[in-house]
Parts: sequence; structure tokens; C-alpha cells
Amino acid sequence: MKKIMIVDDDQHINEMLKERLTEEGYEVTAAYSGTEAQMFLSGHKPDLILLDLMLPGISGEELMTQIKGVPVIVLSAKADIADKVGLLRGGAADYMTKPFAMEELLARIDVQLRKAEAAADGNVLRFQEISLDTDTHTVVCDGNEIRLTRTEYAILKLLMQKPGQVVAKLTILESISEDTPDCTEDSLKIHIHNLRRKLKAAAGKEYISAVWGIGFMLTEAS
Amino acid sequence: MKKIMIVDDDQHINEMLKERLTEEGYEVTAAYSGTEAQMFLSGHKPDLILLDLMLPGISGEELMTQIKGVPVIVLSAKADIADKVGLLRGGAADYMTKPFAMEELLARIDVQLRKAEAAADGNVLRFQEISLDTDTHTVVCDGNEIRLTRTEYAILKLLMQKPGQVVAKLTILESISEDTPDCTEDSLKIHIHNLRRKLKAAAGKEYISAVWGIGFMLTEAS
DNA sequence: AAAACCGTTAAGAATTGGTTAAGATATTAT
DNA sequence: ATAATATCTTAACCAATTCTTAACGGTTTT
Repeated sequence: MKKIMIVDDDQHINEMLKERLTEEGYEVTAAYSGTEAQMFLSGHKPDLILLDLMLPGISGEELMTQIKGVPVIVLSAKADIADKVGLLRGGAADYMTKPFAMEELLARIDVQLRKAEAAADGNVLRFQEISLDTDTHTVVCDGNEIRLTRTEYAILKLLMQKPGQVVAKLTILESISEDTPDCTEDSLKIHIHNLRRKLKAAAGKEYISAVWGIGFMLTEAS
Repeated sequence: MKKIMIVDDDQHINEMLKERLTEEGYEVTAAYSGTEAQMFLSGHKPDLILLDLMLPGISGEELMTQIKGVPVIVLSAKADIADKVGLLRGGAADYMTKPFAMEELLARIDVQLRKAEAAADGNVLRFQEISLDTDTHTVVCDGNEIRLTRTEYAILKLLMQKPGQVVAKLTILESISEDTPDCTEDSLKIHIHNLRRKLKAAAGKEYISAVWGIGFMLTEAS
């Protein structure tokens, strides 16, 4: 369930938004001042923030500079949003001028949430003690960083995308055929072997098990 | 005057959009197929693209992968946008499902154009002692200004946009292919070499590290 | 028992990264 | 327009890493 925070000093708007967003299945937190929002944010991290610019306490603009990693949709009167470009450069993901259509706001919330999801995605895959970062192409196992070759990395990534499921040998070969077109079942055998060796050196554990005649998988069981 | 390109095979929608957007003061180009759009884009660069997914010729998805540096708003039937997250990850800036309200589309176009403007505007990328000013095309490292060639600048900018993340060699080649279409992995090697040399001359430090078989990155660690 | 599959080992082949230098191309100045 | 300069590409080389091949023993299936 996605968490949305509303920051607006207008009690009427605030409550209306909260009601509707709750109906839509969001978990809603309301704040009526900049300082109140700041306090809440120091201990929580919502998935999206609806922010009015004209606030008692800390201003919306100032609050926005402190918010990192959470999309902000600015809700404000037309007069307050003179510099829309500056607003977006200042970190706003989107903005709407009051009065606004509820349906449009819902659509924009949807876009921003999905966008955040897409951005957060594909960063770190985890399986037990193994974590694989697709940004930095690094693999850490039980605290130790492991140096993997391109092919080993590709194989482990494939397996970690379907933990506990068998990945067919042919699937693996196809998937890495761009990098290593000559890879056969013979050489795949070796890559699996080297992967096992490196993982075991890091964690002292077996992760990859073979499924006879089919392929390989990460085993859920110890 | 902002230039908008419409890519939709539905003649009715296409003309209606063109009429309304022209009224709004945009300069509008219409294309009725993926291939037509591709041809136009090879010689022109609009400020925003409205893209239908179901297209004769090249599909919208495929076209999107080729579009760089121009915000794309996907316009498509609900059924065609099953994977919204994938869509946004694939590079779409926003999407709307048909049928849509014209006013809402205009608002979203406005947001994307302003956002692009804000992004293109003068900002300075920083990484440790390096700062790269996209306005003046200057790079300062540890207090010393560095003269970079166009290609070197483009590469460093790419790396600095994702500090600590691997940038694939192919990504780099694609991204600088506009300026230097003949650049291969062989020549990329040299540009990286020259970049390293200049950075080291300025700060006496190594910044760029290679990820074997993948690409290059700016290393967070010293 | 024979055939197919998996695990391991070792060695040679192929790829990649870093470097240097020379030739080709584009840009700028005269 | 021509010359001078800067930039880019190609080629060659070495070192390091990675990939594939081949062989052998053990296990599972037919």
C-alpha cells in the first residue's frame, strides 16, 4: 500500500484530499504546517508528497529543498506558482494549480508513483546473503564483495531474478549469447562452477543447485 | 516557439491534436507511422513527442528506445498500456489513455516542456573535485580548468550524470554518436585514456575505473 | 551395461584494457 | 583558399583477464 503525505494548511482541502485518497486505497498522512511536515518526515518516508507552497512555519519551497528521493507534487494557487520552471528545477515532480479536478490529480499521482517505482526498480536484487547491484555491477555476498566476470554476473542475475525457480540451460545460454555467442553447455558448466566457488569463498555456503537435464536454480532451502 | 511532434496513425485524432496544439501556439509536426517519425527525427529535434504505441511500421515502443533527450508522452488505448511501469522505465515521460480530456493533455504537455527547460538550463554537475558546467561547457578539476575535446566532454558528462554507476560502453558510443558517428570501442579507449590523463594532470588522482567487459564508471572510493 | 549428464581440473585461445604512435579528418587561423 | 592546429580514428603491441575446449571420474537415467 502506497503512502501519501498531504501538506496543506487549508483544513478543508486537506480533509477532502485525505478522504478521497484513502478511498483510492492509499495510506494517507496529513500535515497542516511546514514544521509539522518536517517533523514527520524526519522519522518517516512516504512514497509521494502533495505540497502546498503557502504554509505556516517553514515554506513549501524550503521544505522541498530538504526532501530527497520522494516525488513531490505541488498544489498551489495560480498566483503562487509564478516561476514554474524554477519549481520543477527545485525538485518538484509535477504541479497543479488550485482549483483542480480530483481525477486529474489522481492520474498524476499514479504517474509519479509508477515512475518512482520504475526508478527504484532494477537496482538491487537480493537472495539470502547475496545482493546484486545492477547500477554498479557489483555483487556482495555475506558482507564480502565478489568480483564476477561479465558472464558470471549475467548468470547470477538471471538466477536471482527467479529465486527458487529453475532456469533452463538454454534460457541461460540465450540470455548471455549477446556477450558470449560461443558459449555452449560445456562452458556454461564452468561458469556455474566458478560462480559456486566464488560464492562459497565469500559465504561458505552452496546456493546454486542443478536440476537434472533441465538447468540450474537458487535453492531456498539451506 | 515550442515544437511538438505527433505520431499517431489515427488520422482523426492526429488532425484534431494538430489543430488544437497549433491554436495553443505550438509548432506541430504530424507523422502517421513509426518509420515516418523515424525519418523526421533523424533530421529534426522537436521539444516534445506525443506517441501512439500501436503504429504501422516501427512500433511505438521501439521508436521510444531510439529517442534520446526529448520527452515523450504516450497516448494509447488502455489495453495497449498494460505495463505502465515498463513504459516509464522505457523512457516515457508521461502517458495518457484514450480517450482523454484535451485540457489535461495540454497541462501535461506544459509540465513536460517546463521540466525539459529546467533540465536543459544551466546546471553544474559535481563529483568530488570535478565540476562540469553545462552552460559554459567548462570543466574545473581541483581548481584547475581543463580543456576537453567535444567527445571527452560528452563522455565525462555522461559519467557524471551517474556517479558511481557503470555506464556501458555501448551506451557511451550511442550517446556520442551524433557528434562522432565513427567512434568504436577502439577509439573510445583512447578518449578514456586522454580524459584520465587530463584529470590526473589537474588533480593527481584517478577517477575513472573500468568494469571489465561492461563499461566505465566514476568510482566513489578514493 | 550403455548413454547422457554433472562436477572438477588444467591448458590454450580469445577478448579486453591500457598504452603509444602515426595517419586521417575536422576546425581554425592567416 | 591555403596553412596551421586540433581532434579523431586506426593500427599495433603488451599485459591481464576471461572464455572455451578437452579430458576424466562420478552419478543418474534408459
